[in-house]
Amino acid sequence: MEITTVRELYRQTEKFLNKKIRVNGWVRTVRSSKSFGFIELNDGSFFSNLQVVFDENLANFKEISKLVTGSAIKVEGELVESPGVKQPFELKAGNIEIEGASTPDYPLQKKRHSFEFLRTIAHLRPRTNTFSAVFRVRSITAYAVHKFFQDRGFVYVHTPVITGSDAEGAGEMFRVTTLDFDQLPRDEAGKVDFSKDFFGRETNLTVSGQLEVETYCMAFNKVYTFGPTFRAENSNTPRHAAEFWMIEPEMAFADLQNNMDLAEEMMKYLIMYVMENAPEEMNFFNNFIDKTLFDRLENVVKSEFGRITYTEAIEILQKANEKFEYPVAWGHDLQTEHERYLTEKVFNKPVFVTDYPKEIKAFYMRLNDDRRTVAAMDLLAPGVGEIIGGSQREERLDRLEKRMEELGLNKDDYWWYLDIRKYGGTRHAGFGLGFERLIMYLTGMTNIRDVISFPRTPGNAEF
RNA sequence: UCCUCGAUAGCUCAACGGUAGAGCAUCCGGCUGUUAACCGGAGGGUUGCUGGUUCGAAUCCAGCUCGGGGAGCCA
Repeated sequence: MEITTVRELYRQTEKFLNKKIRVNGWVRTVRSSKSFGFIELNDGSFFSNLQVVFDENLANFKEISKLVTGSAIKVEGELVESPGVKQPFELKAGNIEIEGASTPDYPLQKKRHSFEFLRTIAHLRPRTNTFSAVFRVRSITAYAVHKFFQDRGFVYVHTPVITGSDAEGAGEMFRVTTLDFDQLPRDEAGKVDFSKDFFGRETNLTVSGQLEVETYCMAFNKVYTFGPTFRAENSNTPRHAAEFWMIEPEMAFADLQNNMDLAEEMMKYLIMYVMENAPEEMNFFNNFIDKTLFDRLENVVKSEFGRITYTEAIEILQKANEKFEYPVAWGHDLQTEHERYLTEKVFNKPVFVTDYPKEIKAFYMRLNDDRRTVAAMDLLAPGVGEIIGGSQREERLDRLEKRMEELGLNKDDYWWYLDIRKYGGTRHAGFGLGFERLIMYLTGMTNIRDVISFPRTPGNAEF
């Protein structure tokens, strides 16, 4: 007999009702009496459990009624309407086989656990309601990201995880090496001789695929990356991880406005896709994780994102009747408290802040006509802060070289990046979306460590 | 990295200088429709680690480790 999934039972109940079926899954809890009992079974295919009813007619009734949480079983029986109010149907077991027993020290209870504790058992937490919901939403969202871009003609580019460009400027990097630390090769000056290293040069884990993907942008016009990214920053916050996933679209013949249009369309698409394709999980988040979730997401889908320039943002903040810990002044970067005020108090929806002073942004961002600002954009979202950072890129070779000189960057290191401007360079723009921050925003989860399967943070690489 | 709060049974917490406790979980028993099942009983602890103060430390002090909240860096 074929194995039926719990998802099929819930989605196409009529097809299975009053029929004999087989289901495989894991025991979430057992409630047993003298001559009968109930098992909450989760088979991984669906958020909700299947209630299995069993009685003394089972040859192994005693054994089954003593099953502990976490055990894996195979059940054969008839799907019948349930007299209970909490489930529409249940499986009346004719036979239950123990596939893999569990033990009494199984750490997960039916009671609620703290997220802090569950992080210490990251190998078991996907068996809980919350993490089952988080990681199914994560999977569905990843698919939606691809679908969004592929449907619009974007080409998916795999940029390297190991990079030789050591100055991408997006943060501290993890070094990749095969050198023997106990016997490092040295040059005449006594410095480590990386020409003896595996790649014959210094290499690191990527902090961004942007520079590389720009080259493919000049071939395919519309491209995107979606892959792991590494930052060796000693950041200890609920929004930072040393290893995370980033989505970076890049469009040729596009300016900052096109860039924001794409970002806004994408955010709305992803929300709608997840609401439609993970309704049980999203309901759970709205009921148990963040009661304002649906209101917030609906608000995002329905409203037009705010769009203001950095200069306007400074004016708003200076006029605000709010005591800020950090002073507001043109030329200084916006502090978290400023960003929160803008997106949570002034706009109460996502807002793009554009055209920042060139001094506080990356070298590759396009200089505006005012010569003091660049065509940058940050998307600030209530609750999670900066979720997208992007810009129109400097396509004018002379301007780009001048900016690199001002910042003391070595042009030779970027020869291929500069070549792109030489050979048919066009206007182009793109952005980076932190995938985990997106998942946090979609689920209401407030710690990035709870939306990555095995989070890497300073001092933490268990599993 | 900085500021701040915390770490006690498997989990969530209490005890705040004088013999370490509860609920849940676990184990045993009971129960013919449960659903955070219910009822009765039992076991379970080098109080995060290292050192110090004290007649006596879970409690006071210092350092370290890990965690929460805030900040910086950013996505």
